[in-house]
Amino acid sequence: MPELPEVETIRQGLTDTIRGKQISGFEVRLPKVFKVAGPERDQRIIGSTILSVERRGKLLLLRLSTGVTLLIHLKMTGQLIYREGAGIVLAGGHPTNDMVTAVLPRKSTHAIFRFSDGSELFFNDQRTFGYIMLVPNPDVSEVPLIKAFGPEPLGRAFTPARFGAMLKRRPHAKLKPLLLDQSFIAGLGNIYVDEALNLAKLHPLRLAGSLRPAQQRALYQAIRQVLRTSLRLGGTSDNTYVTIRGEQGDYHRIARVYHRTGLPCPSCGTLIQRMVVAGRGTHYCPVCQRTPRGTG
DNA sequence: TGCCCCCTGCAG
DNA sequence: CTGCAGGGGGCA
Repeated sequence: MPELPEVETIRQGLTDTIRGKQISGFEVRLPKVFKVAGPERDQRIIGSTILSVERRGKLLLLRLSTGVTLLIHLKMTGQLIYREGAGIVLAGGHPTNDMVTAVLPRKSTHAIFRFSDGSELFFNDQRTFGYIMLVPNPDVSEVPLIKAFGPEPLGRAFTPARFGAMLKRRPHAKLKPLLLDQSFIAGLGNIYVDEALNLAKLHPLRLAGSLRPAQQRALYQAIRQVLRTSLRLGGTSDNTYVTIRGEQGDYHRIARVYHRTGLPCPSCGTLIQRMVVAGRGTHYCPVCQRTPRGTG
């Protein structure tokens, strides 16, 4: 579930709370969620300090002082919840946070980091698709998983010209599956692809090579706009996503098409339709987003 | 490029 | 009860 805006919101929260802290304990309650890449035997987690919390696509990167890096992928239902200390409710604490943190660890808590100051970080995941992976490299750009990622859509290197060139290289790809492909652009998922395509008035099945220059630019702008808007609102909490303090994001309140089947398109009022593309529920306006394939 | 799959929980 | 869910790796 978490896509770029949600993961970035979590990254910022982690930077504010655990950067610089020393890990005094690391507990894995469901072994399969913890993966070790390569022959690294010494895990070098306990006793290390968190140097930085970074993000690449939907992947979180925790650089540790011992030279290793922890990669955390939340997949569909993963959460990271921070708590100052067991049983401690801070004066002025957020009610939602208090409710969420009071019941930790819970059934879906599969790993726990404990810090030397008494604070804790809980990794929860209902569907257990998410993982924490230890990689020995301090430089993660060589990790195959990350090396395969396309550009960051909010990064400086992602320009309209580059996007145009990228589309030109995949002329026969349908827009929806193409934008979901992390090796094309890193960080988009089902929500923001649907939102961006509606904003750009492009059909999900439209072929990438058929876009006129103005439409390429519109799609570029739409991708950046929906991501920035969602980031400003703290992400989408349609389902299990919450911030590290247990707070909801607000983007779903202003979503254009996502999970709005049968409701009016914000541009023209036509009722939003749902279809399945690339095995994913796909929401679109049949009027704004006409012409599946043509040069339209 | 399109399935199948990893899982659990929840809506219908 | 069945079907469906926002990710994405592996397979033909």
